[in-house]
Amino acid sequence: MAKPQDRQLVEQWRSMQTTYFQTAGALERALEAKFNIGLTEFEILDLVAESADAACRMKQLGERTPMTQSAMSKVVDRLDKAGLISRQSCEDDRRSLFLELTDAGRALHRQAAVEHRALLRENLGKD
Amino acid sequence: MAKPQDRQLVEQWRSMQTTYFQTAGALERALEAKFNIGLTEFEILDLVAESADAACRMKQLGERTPMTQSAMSKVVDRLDKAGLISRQSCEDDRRSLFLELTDAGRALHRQAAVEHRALLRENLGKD
DNA sequence: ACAACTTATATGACGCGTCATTGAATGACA
DNA sequence: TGTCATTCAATGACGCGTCATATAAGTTGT
Repeated sequence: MAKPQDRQLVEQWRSMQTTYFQTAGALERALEAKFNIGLTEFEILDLVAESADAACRMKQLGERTPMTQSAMSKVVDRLDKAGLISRQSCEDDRRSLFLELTDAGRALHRQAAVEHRALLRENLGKD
Repeated sequence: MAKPQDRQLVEQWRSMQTTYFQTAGALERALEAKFNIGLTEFEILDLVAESADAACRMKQLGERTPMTQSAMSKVVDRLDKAGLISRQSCEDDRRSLFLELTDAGRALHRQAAVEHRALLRENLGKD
């Protein structure tokens, strides 16, 4: 009853879990230690940094990450309080928020991104 | 300065995050709804079920999952309270714990495993 | 213009994982 | 055998994510 296909699936899943947790853990620790931000904070910074265009962002950012709306809201809140991001209300739809990096946010992102990519290479790179 | 290799790494990482969260979420919800256990609980059941041999397990189980020792301890505690697993102290090393499924645990695992594999196939399977 | 519905974000309660620490048992070695 | 270091597991404080809900703004139909 223990189908070999099932075993293979389970192995695949476990292997994914392992590399996911290892990588996420390494990123988390490094970013925390060197830049005093968590991984999710960095990921939002990274997404905002990528969006050079002008749009009511908060919502659409949600479409580009598996994060919950609630989680996003809280992360953005922390980033705001840390002075790394600013939330500006949208003119044409006052429910929406427009996000943009502050100068501090942009500076931190630039540095942190280097570390981030390096760790990704270490952990995911085909070495 | 935005190296294409870096972009590729980032894409790879995000894609992994997405499938990881989707799959874990689906598993979590299904197991919770149908069997009233969380994903990590199932994963421990699954590992114990695989270990038909006799050994002071708690420790060695830790080597087969990215979970923290602390996390394992708490999960096992929940499983114990739920009557799905039993912790027996080891004769030859009284610091260690020997884990084994109760009948209820074995029964639940058998059913839950079917659901688990099915969802893995849905989410990871090359469809 | 008014009600009913929908959409964008925020918030509070709660559960789980992490880190640091503790307690207990074992090992090493003089 | 007595001391010191090490190992296994449990625990408390804490932070983050999730779910359900709240708040506020926009939309639709009459």
